[in-house]
Amino acid sequence: MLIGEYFHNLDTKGRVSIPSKFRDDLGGTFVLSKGVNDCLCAYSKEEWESFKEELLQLRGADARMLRRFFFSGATECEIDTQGRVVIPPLYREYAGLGREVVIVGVSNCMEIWDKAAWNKYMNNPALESAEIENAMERLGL
Amino acid sequence: MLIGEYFHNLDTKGRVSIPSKFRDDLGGTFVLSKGVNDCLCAYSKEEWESFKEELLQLRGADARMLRRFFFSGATECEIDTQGRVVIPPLYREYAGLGREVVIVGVSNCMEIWDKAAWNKYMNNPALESAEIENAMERLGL
DNA sequence: AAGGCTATGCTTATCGGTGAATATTTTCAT
DNA sequence: ATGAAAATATTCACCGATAAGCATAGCCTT
Repeated sequence: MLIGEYFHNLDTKGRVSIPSKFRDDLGGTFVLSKGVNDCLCAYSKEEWESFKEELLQLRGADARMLRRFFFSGATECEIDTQGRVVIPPLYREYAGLGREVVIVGVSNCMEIWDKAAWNKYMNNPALESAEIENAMERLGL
Repeated sequence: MLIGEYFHNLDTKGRVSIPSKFRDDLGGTFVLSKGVNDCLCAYSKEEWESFKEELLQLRGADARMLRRFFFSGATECEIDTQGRVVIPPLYREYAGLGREVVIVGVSNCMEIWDKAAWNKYMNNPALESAEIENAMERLGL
């Protein structure tokens, strides 16, 4: 299961180490796609297939838009022998990645954020501790 | 059932022994997450799985944020052959753990507190027995 | 063909995680 | 109370993950 928050650095060639705990779940090659909220989203091949199926079952104008967004915005990546992947320039740019990035596990996918963008996102008032406690109560934790 | 209060020490590598009475309930691997009052909160796999299912079924704009919050804020831990777990640096820092920690059972989860923080919390006026009595009355206990 | 660019791989240093060994304390049964 | 066994604390040595810099090979351009 992909969970946790890891702070890594891009090297000068735009490569980043994948947290070792994520490598088994992602597999040697995975699908990198543009995510919602200016982040990148990496799916194992299996997870990508099921995401794809969901997308293909949708109907209507919105569905066409989403398919264009996600299918055109995805690429296959390979983890090298040292556990790194190259983040293609287009994707670095899309997510505004600087040198410092945050890699987070969100259960079925792994997201890559620029560190500053992630911190900003997580400071959202909807994540105040009162709200969190409400959510936990609703969800039975 | 997880109940009781135990005083343990982190070793120099940031590991702590899990009270032997908790090991059966937690299982060999459990999920450690950031708790609400500067403490860490450990759930058995079963507890966490059911929480995860609830979380994945949420829909709407906040759902994505809550998933990111809860999944990124948790990590899987494994109890070693000597009954210890590593508390990752990020988590030690979050809960302000020094060498002396307190491990408390709260029925469905196990919490880890810095000893000083725990003592301070337990000296809270809201925990005077008169206040406890009032709270119980309000809740019809 | 020469120079430079890019992608990829290799090397080293550092740090944190892991496992073993041993010491100390606590618990429990006798 | 006493001894045995279990639990916890402490230390050391080793292994693996990550960061950073350098080296090499292939390719493009001129």
